[in-house]
Amino acid sequence: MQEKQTPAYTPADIEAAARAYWDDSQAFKAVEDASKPKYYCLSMFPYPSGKLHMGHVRNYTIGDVLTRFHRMRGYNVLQPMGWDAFGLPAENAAIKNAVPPAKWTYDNIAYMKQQLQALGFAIDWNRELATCQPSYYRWNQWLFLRMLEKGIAYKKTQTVNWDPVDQTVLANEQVIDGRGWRTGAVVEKREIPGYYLGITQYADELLDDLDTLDGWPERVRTMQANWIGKSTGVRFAFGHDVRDESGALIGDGKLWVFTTRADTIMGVTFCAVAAEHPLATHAARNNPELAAFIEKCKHGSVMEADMATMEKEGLPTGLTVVHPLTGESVPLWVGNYVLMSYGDGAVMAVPAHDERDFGFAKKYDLPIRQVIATRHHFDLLRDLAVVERDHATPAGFSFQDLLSQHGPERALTMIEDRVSDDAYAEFDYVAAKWAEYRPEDQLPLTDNEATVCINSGPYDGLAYAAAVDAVATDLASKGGEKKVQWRLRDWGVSRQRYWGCPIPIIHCDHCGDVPVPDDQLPVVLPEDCIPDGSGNPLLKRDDFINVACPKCGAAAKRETDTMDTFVDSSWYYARYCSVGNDGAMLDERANYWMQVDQYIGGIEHAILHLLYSRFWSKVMRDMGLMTVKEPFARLLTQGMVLNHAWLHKPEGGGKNYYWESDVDVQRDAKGQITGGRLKADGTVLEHELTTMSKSKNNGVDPQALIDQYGADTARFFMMFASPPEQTLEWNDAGVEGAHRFLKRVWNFAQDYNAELRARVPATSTLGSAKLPAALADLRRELHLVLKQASYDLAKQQFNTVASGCMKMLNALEKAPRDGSDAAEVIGEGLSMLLRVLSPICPHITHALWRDCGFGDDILNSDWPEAAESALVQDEVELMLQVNGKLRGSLRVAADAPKDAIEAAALANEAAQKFMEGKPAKKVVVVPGRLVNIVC
RNA sequence: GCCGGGAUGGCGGAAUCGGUAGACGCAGCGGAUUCAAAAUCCGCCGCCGCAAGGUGUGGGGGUUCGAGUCCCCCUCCCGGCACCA
Repeated sequence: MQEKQTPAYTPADIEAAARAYWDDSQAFKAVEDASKPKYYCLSMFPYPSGKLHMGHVRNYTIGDVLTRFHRMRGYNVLQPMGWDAFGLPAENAAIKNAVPPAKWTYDNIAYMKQQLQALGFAIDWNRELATCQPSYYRWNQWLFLRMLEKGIAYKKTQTVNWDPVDQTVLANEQVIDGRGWRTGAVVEKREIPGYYLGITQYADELLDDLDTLDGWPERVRTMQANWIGKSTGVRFAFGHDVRDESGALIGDGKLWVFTTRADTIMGVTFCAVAAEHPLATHAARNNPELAAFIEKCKHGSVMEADMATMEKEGLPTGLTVVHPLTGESVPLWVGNYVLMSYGDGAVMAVPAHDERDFGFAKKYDLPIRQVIATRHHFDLLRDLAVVERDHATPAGFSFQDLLSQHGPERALTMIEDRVSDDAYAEFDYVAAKWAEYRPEDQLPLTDNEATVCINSGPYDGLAYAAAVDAVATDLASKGGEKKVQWRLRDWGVSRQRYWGCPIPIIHCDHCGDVPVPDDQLPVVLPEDCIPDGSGNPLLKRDDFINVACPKCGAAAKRETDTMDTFVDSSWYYARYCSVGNDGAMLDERANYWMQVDQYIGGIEHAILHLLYSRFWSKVMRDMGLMTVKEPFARLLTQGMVLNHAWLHKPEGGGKNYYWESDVDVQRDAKGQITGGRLKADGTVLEHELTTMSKSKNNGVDPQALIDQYGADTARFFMMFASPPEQTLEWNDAGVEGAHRFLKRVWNFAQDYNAELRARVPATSTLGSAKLPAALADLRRELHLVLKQASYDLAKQQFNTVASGCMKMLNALEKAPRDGSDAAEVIGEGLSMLLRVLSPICPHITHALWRDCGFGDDILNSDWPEAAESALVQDEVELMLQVNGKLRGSLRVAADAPKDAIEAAALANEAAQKFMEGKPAKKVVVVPGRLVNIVC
């Protein structure tokens, strides 16, 4: 035998060679081909923050595994990649380092691209795009103008966070505890004009089409449906006669409100308006306290989470309004929790049945009136009322009625109870706590379907839907009407920022807001600005701002606001298909590739990005740019990769994050983190477990892993660590194990190549000849694992595919090696292992596939199929339970009838021992699984 | 606060339909090899118990012959909340 040195596993060389081969052969170039089924696999493109982190590795490995798997199954695959390149971090970096956002962004892209390439993803780089390229964003502008023409885009005022010191608009992220991140100044709300996209015009379709997205996780569809929030309610007005200085009725004497709980209208004990409401402004004229309160409401956060958690405060206006059904006088308050931008900026308050109103009423000692009860509660109250009435009637006729209706026992009890006041006390709810606003052990009063009105005059006894209808009917004569209300709001896209896509509008003193003509697109963003934190640097760029009006030619000014970066990411998936077309946003190629067959990205995008993309798709369809109505057929929401983050909020405002390497971490006896201090000066830091991100200084760069172990190890480890949808706390313990496994695969394959390969018969005999038992068992195990792995891959559970590969190798290493049968079974097993492993670890499997003579290119091999003939077995083992506890096992023929199994079970020694002589009451036989004797 | 999700050994996780809890790894322990170490290989490994056995899937209750899995209540953690992306 020839002396032969087994080649060592050297990932750096092996991986570079594999990538060179793919590059040379243009292996991942995607070409439209109508003869094959297509598979468009897309991972959410990254923001070029500087370096990849483990969340990226997870995301893109998942996409790559699916892409390669489908390619092996005969699909024409497309996996593109690009850059979500506009955004705030580039401006923050500019403020810190005085580097233009453009340069910073392009440098980051170059570095991260090289990292992605080192990971060996099967990406068609010919289709690469970056949203900050004029060739891309010109189509943002173009479609925006089309939307403007159709009335989908429009202008109105928006509320923003205003930093009074820097004189600039702040992103929510830049507001920390109500103060500006750089100045520490208390942030104000400010109303400024901005452009909106009418996503609410598509609300019905966005909601209805969720039902067609059966390839989406249920939780994402639920979140979107809740976000869209369709509810039917009633809009109506309270009357008033408040007049302004000129004597005119404010708002025509009507205070409009909207409610989804019109059934509680008789429970209204006050109304509340937003600080900006005209009635509030009017009331504050001669009321300094109220004026001060209104001023205070204008400060603070615009964020919903803050609005919901802040202390609910209010002041009476001294005004009253008139209840439209009872004519009662209702006090009018100003509340900091009422938003001018929702509905009409006013609410009716029913403290008994709305938790927020309840809290407000308790705080300010306002009356609470219960008007909803469970049906049971209502019936008892009605009975008591009948008894009371009849008791007071000398004729007393209807005790008989009670008898016939309720039987003697109940009728008597009702009479007796009536005598004692306790009978009513049972139904009085406790007004101390919201949670006690319902009788014990009964349905919550917030369950619409199970409750009825009480104390509500004509509506008593009506259930939710009937009561709402009746109230709406009664309000109709006063202008009230049933109305569908959406939680979804139109999408404000104007950003007072530099590093984004310019909004293509020119402001002319004579012609107003003039759209930039199509032939002047794109409006190119100058790339040499350096933001300094004091507002949009475009405002200082005369060369950008000053322009002739396209209509009248007079001197005019360009809009300096840029678009929300969610615009950029709302259609990139379609542009990949039509990349390079400078004459149109999309072309026919988009209709070939769309929909995206599999979209992969973080769960944090479950609502906004995905909803905006769905909306934009529908607009593109309506504009005739694309035929599909939903962009993403299947969605895999990757769980977040979490890591520890350490932060400190200095006195002057802001938030500083520190790398964990700079922190003394304190832990308790169990190793749980209890706190940490900055090594440098002992500053006490806050700890959070959160997603990896550059801004939090907690990203783990995969580069060290790649350098030390190779890309295949990094990929394998990431897939093996947990199922894709699960949140994953980062921990690199176990990387060694992944690398060890790949080394074993390498050595085993080289060993096979050297010793066994020559003995494999030219023509396969497997499947015909009967194998010796040991080999048949081995082959059965291999095929069983393969079957499981294919099943797991189909359900996108990659961690068990990885462990399946390990099981195959374990089995192969223990296999007998004598004779041609063994060589053949091992060869078949190895070829299955390499192919199953190849989507996860493409480099090592590429090399071994060729080395072992299985073929030229594993990319072009077929996905292996488990042979049913290898799986059959004559006998099966059943577990044997007595009273549900495992007491032994039973070997029976695979096709044994139930009664034979039952008899064998009862005769079993272990079973008899634990039955302790008692007769079997019941025997449960689950074929192929178990026997349970109940005695 | 609201919406969505999660919790299984020391750690990551497995368990397809309600049917042997802990597959596959990591860490640890014992052994082989080695002058020694690394690497590699073999074995053990939830907890209590000498054992028989008992017990165990965040906590409490329920349904079932049988519950990690289904139902109700609670705790903690994570994601989103419209200008981070």
